Amino acid sequence: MAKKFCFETVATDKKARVGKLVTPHGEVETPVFLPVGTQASIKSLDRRDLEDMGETEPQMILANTYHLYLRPGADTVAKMGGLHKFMNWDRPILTDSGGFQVFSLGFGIEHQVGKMVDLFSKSMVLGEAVAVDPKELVVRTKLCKIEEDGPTFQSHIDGSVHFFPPEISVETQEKLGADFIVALDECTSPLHDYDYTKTSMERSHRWEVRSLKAAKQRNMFGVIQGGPFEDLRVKSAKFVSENDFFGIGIGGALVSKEKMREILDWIYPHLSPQKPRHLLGIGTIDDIFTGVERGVDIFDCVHPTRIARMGWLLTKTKNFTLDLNKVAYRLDSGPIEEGCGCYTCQHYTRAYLHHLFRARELLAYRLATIHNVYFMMSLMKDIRRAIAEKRFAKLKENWLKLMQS
RNA sequence: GCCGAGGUAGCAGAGCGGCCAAAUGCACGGGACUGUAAAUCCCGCGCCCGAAAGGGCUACCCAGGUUCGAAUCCUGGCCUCGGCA
Repeated sequence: MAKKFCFETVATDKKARVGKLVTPHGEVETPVFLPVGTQASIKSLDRRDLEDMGETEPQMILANTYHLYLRPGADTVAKMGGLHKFMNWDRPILTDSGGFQVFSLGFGIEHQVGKMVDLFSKSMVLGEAVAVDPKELVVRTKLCKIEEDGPTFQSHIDGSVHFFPPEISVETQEKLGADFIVALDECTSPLHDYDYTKTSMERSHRWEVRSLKAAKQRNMFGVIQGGPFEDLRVKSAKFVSENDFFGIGIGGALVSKEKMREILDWIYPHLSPQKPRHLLGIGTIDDIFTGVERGVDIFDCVHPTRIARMGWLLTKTKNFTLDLNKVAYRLDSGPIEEGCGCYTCQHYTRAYLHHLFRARELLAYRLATIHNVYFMMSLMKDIRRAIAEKRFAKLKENWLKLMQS
């Protein structure tokens, strides 16, 4: 019997590589982008919407352990035959560990930041007191506290308290039955200083070792932390490469596009080439090029699906977006993007979507999400082909030119 | 014709002597969004100056009046809506 899980590199173009990821639910060609289906659903889309994309159909998706643990509960999903059956999706799934929620429901809430911060709009100095414009802050309560044994969450749904150590994260993920699971870590904030980031990284490593010990199968991704600090990132990269993880997750605070590039360069020499690399939670189109160029194989991000629901459609124009809420599209009879093969572009006009968004019709979210997912999938396809044909640099250059046009 | 209710920002609708350039919602304009507390959130929304703090001007149907002070009280007018003829 063939190995249940394996990864091999098929083609390379400098550091960029095309790979094949084998799972019990079929093969995945990398570099791949995983649409995010946090609560076992890519918001507003149904399997049919994805299948209609044909060759551009998503190959693998991401779901979230913490959210599904809270609702409907891992046992419920298990009784319903596991995540694949439950959500009627028979291609590979990766479940995130809940590590991002340690951050987003904790420090992230308190300081209103994400993995990246805009250093120009928020006045702050890394590692020093946070001085964000008070007007930008909405006082919200922290929903996670961290101790050595593990994080304790207060449910954002009903306020109930949950101790969520690595062992529970792994057990939950195994009950859900995803193809790939992720070790529990703490995603650090761009605002954390060296000392905190170091302490946190070391604790994450201990949590990850515990995750590994608790796991029954060899399909786990470890996660590199270390924030924007070179020595920490290198140490963490070695830790994940050397331990018995199937794949390498690159997580934590990436701070900015420039810093992310540096971080990827620092860790590259320490990444085991046999393991697939997942740049967690990234990203935007330009960030994907940055990642692929530095050897990243897997991406996931809420960006395309989230902005779709805000009326932002991905296009090959300035900043890659079209804000369909603007009056300018009221009488625009063209498709979202000329030449796009997605269902939305084949059947509807910009004017219609503009109307749906203004009227907050539910169909708006679905049609926009279909387009954005299709757009990302076809971008990844182009990237794979370009690497195989050793013209990745040229493809990247052309795309980035579009962004600035 | 008589009786009753009412006329407030683009709309709906609070306010009923000073804290009112006027609640709230919608609409409108702008901004944000990177391992989803997100079909969300933030800001603006009479005019002018200011980066802001703030300042100035004109305002709650129209015309008068009372008062230190009126969207708010009084008188007259115009107009709407309900009931009765």
